[in-house]
Amino acid sequence: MSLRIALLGLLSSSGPASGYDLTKKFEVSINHVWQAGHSQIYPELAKLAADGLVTVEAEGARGRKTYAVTPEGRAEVHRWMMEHVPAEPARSENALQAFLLPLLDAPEAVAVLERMSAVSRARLGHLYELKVANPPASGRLGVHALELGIMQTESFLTWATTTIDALRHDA
Amino acid sequence: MSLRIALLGLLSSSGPASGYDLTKKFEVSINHVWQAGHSQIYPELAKLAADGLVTVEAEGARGRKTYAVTPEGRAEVHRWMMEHVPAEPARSENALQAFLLPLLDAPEAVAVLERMSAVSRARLGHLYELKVANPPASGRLGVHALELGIMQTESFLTWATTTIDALRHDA
DNA sequence: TATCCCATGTAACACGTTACATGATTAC
DNA sequence: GTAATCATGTAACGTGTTACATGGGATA
Repeated sequence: MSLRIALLGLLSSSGPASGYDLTKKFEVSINHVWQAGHSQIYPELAKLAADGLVTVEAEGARGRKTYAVTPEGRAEVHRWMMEHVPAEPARSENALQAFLLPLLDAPEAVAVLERMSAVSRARLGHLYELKVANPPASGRLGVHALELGIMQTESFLTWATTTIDALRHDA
Repeated sequence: MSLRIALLGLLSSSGPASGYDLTKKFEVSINHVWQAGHSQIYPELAKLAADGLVTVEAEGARGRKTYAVTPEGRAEVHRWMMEHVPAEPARSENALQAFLLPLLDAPEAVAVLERMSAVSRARLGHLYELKVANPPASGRLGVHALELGIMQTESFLTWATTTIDALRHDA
């Protein structure tokens, strides 16, 4: 369900695009929010076309198909945004490792937390790059999600640091 | 993969339990970190037994089977904790709505953000209850994950509030 | 004896990942 | 001509969700 919304959303904001284009756009923008590879995107576009939410606007060289959102497609995104209450993720490997941390002894737990911190700092760096590349012009899809991602990653880092300190004091 | 680890982790910490017990434990403790229903848990326990990571310690009334972790099972959790680098979630309906927020006009966006806030406040309340019920005794599985969940939810709320304010000023 | 909780399972379907497979066009 | 990139798809497999199905034991 959400993949269709993501595709319709991108098409709504950026205008017509091919499956190939959308795959690339996923990689560079929406990726930190919703991942999908071409093997998921192509069949989903076909279904969206069958359901009348997008149309094949043009067929170009190399079998390239350019898709455009229909009014029904726009309505579908709008409805989802206004009515759908997001299911909270509640399935995070990071959180699972956090949960099971007490199974380790203190030095091991610290090592795990430090690895997590390193990964998070890298992620944070990546998000800052995105922010610099896509300056926060309002109206641009993704600005708010980027801020959210940065805040969440920072708060994860704070948690990791705090927990490392606590474990060091215990030991 | 992660479901096995979650099951092995619970069995490691709490001692032998049945599929039914584990299903209940998921609901009240690990649930905010990794969800699973009985229809996933029963087959997974069978596989774990087939792989020698747990054993059927006893068979009681009503076909009840009590599972216990084997040393191999403990080793498996330990290895996963030390070696497995968690894949970041990168698939969150909340974040997707955040991403697509610019498709809405300001009052609509504020309404969406307020709904998100309400859900988050409820979640936060639930997590606080868990914290009170399970006082932070070190060594107890889940203490750290609970702190993490609370911090993440709080930072989500901060983001929502900040974004609402920004949208109100724009409008 | 009826209802609730214990207790376990299977089946159908949706979603996601990885790998396989193919071919056209462009740039060197 | 050959390598990189454009461009699209399918298949196999693993994981997750919902619904279906069954029955024993305790309690009112």
